[in-house]
Amino acid sequence: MPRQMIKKRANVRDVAQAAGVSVATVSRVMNNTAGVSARTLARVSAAVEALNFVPRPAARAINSGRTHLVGALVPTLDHAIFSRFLNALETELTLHGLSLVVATTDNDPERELARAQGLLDLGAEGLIVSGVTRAPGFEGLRARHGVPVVATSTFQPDAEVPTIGYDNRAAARLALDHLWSLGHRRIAVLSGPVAGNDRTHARVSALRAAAGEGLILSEVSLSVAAAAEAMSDLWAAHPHITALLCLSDVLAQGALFRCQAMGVAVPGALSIIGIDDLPSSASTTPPLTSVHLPVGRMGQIAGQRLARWVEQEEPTVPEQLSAHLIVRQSTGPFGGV
Amino acid sequence: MPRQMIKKRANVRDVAQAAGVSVATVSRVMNNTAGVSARTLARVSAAVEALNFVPRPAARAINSGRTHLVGALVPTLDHAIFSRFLNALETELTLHGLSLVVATTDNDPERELARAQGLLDLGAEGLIVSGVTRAPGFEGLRARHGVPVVATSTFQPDAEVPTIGYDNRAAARLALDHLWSLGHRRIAVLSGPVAGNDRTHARVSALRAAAGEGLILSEVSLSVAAAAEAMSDLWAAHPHITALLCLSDVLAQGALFRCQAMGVAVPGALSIIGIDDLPSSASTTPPLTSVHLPVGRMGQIAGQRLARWVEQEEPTVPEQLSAHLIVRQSTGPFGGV
DNA sequence: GACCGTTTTGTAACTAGTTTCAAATGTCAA
DNA sequence: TTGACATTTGAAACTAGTTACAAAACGGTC
Repeated sequence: MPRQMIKKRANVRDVAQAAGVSVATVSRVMNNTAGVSARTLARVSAAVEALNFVPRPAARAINSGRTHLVGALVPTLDHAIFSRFLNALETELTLHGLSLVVATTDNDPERELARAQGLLDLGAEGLIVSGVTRAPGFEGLRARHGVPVVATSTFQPDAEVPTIGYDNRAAARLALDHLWSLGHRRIAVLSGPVAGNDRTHARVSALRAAAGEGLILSEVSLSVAAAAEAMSDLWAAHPHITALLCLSDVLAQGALFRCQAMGVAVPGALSIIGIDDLPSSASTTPPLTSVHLPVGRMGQIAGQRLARWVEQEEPTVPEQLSAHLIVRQSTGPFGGV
Repeated sequence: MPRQMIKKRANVRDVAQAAGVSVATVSRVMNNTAGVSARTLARVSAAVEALNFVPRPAARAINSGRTHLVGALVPTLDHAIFSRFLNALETELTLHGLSLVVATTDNDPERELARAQGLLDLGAEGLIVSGVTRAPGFEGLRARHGVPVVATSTFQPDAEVPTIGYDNRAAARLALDHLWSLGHRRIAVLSGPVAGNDRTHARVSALRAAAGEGLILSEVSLSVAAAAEAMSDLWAAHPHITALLCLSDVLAQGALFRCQAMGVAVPGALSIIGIDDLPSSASTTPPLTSVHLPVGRMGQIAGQRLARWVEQEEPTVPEQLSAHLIVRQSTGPFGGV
């Protein structure tokens, strides 16, 4: 059995030998460097073809020191808000010749740390994380590898890493102020899990600070079904509320669906407002009033900035994206129209 | 300025020199190979710490020949069905020590080919694709790199690559048969874009084959808003229809929302059925009847199989996952209850 | 044909790890 | 104290590319 059959894969030296040239010439051809004669080019190309030669990226990376990989650590992929963000991020990174490796953290800082370790061991040249709460040891890991990290979904200029996002406290306040301006005073709040999620925590604490202890706060898992159940419980326990503020559109939709089922008029008997502004929120009946979070733009900017940081080695600065209120028909004045 | 300040990063030889040992010993310590004395281990560890040494993954990959990367080519991340799939896939791959690189194709085979090229240039050890329609040149690229490819979202045992998924024709038939069994005969179909998407095409052609030319078919972009608009047009143009079959739950939700807004009773005046069974479909009012597609399980199995293929080099076989009907309240007998 | 400059090409030294095999060292019993 | 054996360690070869520099080869003039 000839050696070619035993040998797994051809390398530059095999090709060089087959083409009767030096390895340097093969390398030149593979990188289409100028200064290779047409004759040699043809001969090398033929050998490449014949031996089915494909350069190993690892061997290239060892010289260039580049892997062209960046890692994104997100709580989950199974939520419209993160998939929209990642879609924009991936599109932007591709423009800069970078590829996206995703890892999910389930909002667990320890798991995030482990996955970050994995991404760096794999050669990620930069990381994108959600929020600013890290497990102890994260910064040490980051420093050891000397990679840039950009945090998203929040804007905190004083944070250890540059943040690109919106002010979650302000977003929650926008929603609350809207309800207040309509005359609502007995407001319930529906929140996703706060544990391990500083964005949700910021929203809740902003509301606490503004509305005081009278706040009716209900924490449920981040799903339409859980929100629907919570809506039933809430309506039974607090029949006097006139508005519901949901910290995520997923929750707002769940609450709205249940109101439809229970025959609770929205916004006649209950105004509902969400945060996120998912695409589907514009089409529900009634369409949901929501605080728009520019996650697509956030993904784009984060990708752009991280790419520049990785490429030019110039650190980026925090950037605030503004959340804004989108008034639709799920909220109305206190007392009904 | 001492050399350490100029030199970017320490390597094994630097560490070996600092610890007064050979590079082989440093390598042993880094891979915690047995047979290193406690004294040497301590000295090397100290040097690693002092020089802030982190082994370059590329240099390791060059020896092992492994990158531990697999690529997934999906139409978009911005759709609940793909994010659920990828979430499960990522979780499963992590269990096998593999990382997931994602690339989006926008249902464009040429773009898919380009992105596949990028993933392989980057060192992906395997690919996961959606459907079985490839650009010409894909198989050549695959063969040149000699990587395993698994196709998902469809089951076609005769396809060039092993498929792990469900029968899209059968899924569409399940929905149609359900409507038929309820007595519906004047049925409209709402479909997402067919171009470049063989799964949607399979569903449409199954319905065409079963229902003949009388089929009222409307093709819209895959969004809740587009489906809502289409619902209005459809109701105006074909007031005699008694059921609407949507090829995706996203579309079914859009149609349902518009029916609520128009005061069309569901299922009293119009039965609506979807395909996908998104989590939120169980909570709408009324809850949506849908054909459940096991995309989470699909991601898990695809990850498992691809991991085994990459690791043990034993090809995998196609696997059919069954789609099944979930009857909820959005469909009812012809003529109303 | 010698000279000069440009274009090609090759040699060998890099990049940064792992691994093999032989040598050195250590431990214990006779 | 020596031999037998196990445990550690190191030199050098290996993985697979890129690249600096030197050397040919080539083209055109004098």
